[in-house]
Amino acid sequence: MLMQKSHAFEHAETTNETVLAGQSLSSLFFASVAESYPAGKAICREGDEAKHLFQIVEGVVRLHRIIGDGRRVITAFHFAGDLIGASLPSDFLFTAEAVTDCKIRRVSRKSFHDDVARSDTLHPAYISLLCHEMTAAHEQMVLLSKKNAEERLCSFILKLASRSSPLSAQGLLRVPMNRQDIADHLGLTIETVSRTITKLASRKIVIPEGRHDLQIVNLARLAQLSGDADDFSEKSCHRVSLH
Amino acid sequence: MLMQKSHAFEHAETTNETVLAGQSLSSLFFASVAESYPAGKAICREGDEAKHLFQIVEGVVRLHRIIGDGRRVITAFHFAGDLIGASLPSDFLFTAEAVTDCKIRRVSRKSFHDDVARSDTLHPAYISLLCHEMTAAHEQMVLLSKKNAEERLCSFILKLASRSSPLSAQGLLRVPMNRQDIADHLGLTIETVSRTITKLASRKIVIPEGRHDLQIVNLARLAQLSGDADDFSEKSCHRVSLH
DNA sequence: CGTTAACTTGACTTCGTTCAAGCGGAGTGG
DNA sequence: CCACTCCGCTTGAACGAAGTCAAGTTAACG
Repeated sequence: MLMQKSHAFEHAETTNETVLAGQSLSSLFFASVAESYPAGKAICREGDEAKHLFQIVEGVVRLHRIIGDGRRVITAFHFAGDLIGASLPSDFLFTAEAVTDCKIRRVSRKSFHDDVARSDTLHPAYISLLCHEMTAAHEQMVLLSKKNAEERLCSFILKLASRSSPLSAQGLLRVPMNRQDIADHLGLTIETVSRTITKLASRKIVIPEGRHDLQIVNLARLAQLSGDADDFSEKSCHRVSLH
Repeated sequence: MLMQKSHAFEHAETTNETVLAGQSLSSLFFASVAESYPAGKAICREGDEAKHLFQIVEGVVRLHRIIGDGRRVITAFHFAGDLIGASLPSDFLFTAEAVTDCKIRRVSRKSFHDDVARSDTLHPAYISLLCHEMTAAHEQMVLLSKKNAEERLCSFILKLASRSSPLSAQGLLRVPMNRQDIADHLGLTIETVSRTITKLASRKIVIPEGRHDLQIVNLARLAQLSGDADDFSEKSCHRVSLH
């Protein structure tokens, strides 16, 4: 029941550096036994003392914060191979919950840091991991700050696709989280997420297959619409340098 | 002209840990000579190879990214004592520009990391710094994701106030950046920033004195309006735990 | 004291939210 | 196997907060 095949590092494209970082750091988790979390179960809670770090062996996890009244912000989703809690000084800044059924390994924060400090390979791997998380946070700020609903959705779908295994067969993308999770991650409402997907579908850019799968028809168009201007084709180059 | 009084660590309230972190890491910059940057000048540019880390001796710096067409996101402001570029793997993820005239020290990335790795006190300080940056990034995501214009402005003013020296005399807060900078940091337009400040002024919560100073009249109210629910007074506690 | 850039204010538009109703598929029980 | 129910999602219509466009106003600087 636990330990299974451990297909922990099959995410497709991130930087070499990052993949290496993940791999070497995971060695610290091999000794631990993977625990099962059913979908919806909390792994750790915002404000709890961060005694442990977690590694996802299997499944998808969401990290969220809740402010004031019920407003929820999902700061990140994490997938098989990812560590949770690496960038925490003392307390958890977020609640982590299983989106799907998960298998998760756990090590104590202290032993993790001791091991990292002791090793010449683990240490840069750890730094690299933190920097990568920082990069993701910046991307998310840009998304939340300047992108409209369509750009947000396209960015999200692209990021999901880039993490998934080779887009299983002919471009069918698994979307493990529900609409509310997506909305809370993109700073939108569930209705806007739904409408935007419908709009993308009507334009034959993606085709929804049930609630949790997307046929990606036009990846290039998706990239254009994400607002990241990876190509400088269209009206992309009007930056007015004021100094 | 360089080196002056070096009032580098006068920010008021962050965690002890963080202040210590800043202090010990700054020892690495003492050997360098402080260079002057006039307001508006770029310190480093997004995409450049990150050969150096910077420490602000004096002045205020903005970090920004530009996406697609001219849309600019200011991911953070930094003040005297802060390091710039600590959370970067290889390339700069942002452009850093002087908001006010600045004095800045610079060390090579390599020597910085060598020194940090070599020292038992510097290393945790560095980790702590990264974690603190991550926390700030999370806060910003929450702000951009769920707060309205008024909450954003109040949060911003509060954060500024908490960084400033003891709120110079009777609550007069220096706001070094212009309206456009504030707008680009809060994910608003310049007009909305202006209107919102006017509204806060009409309610006697702050009183603007010129373009770059704010008399803070009602700090408590400001905190309430920031939407962070530090107090659980009003309608704050309706979180529906679904599991 | 005059010029100019930065800021404020007003009128109108827009995109996303809100509120409300309808749809559909997975699970349950007859 | 079908009918029923429930929940997650979609769709529609009305609303509203912030954006846009266009004047004014202010204050910073020479």
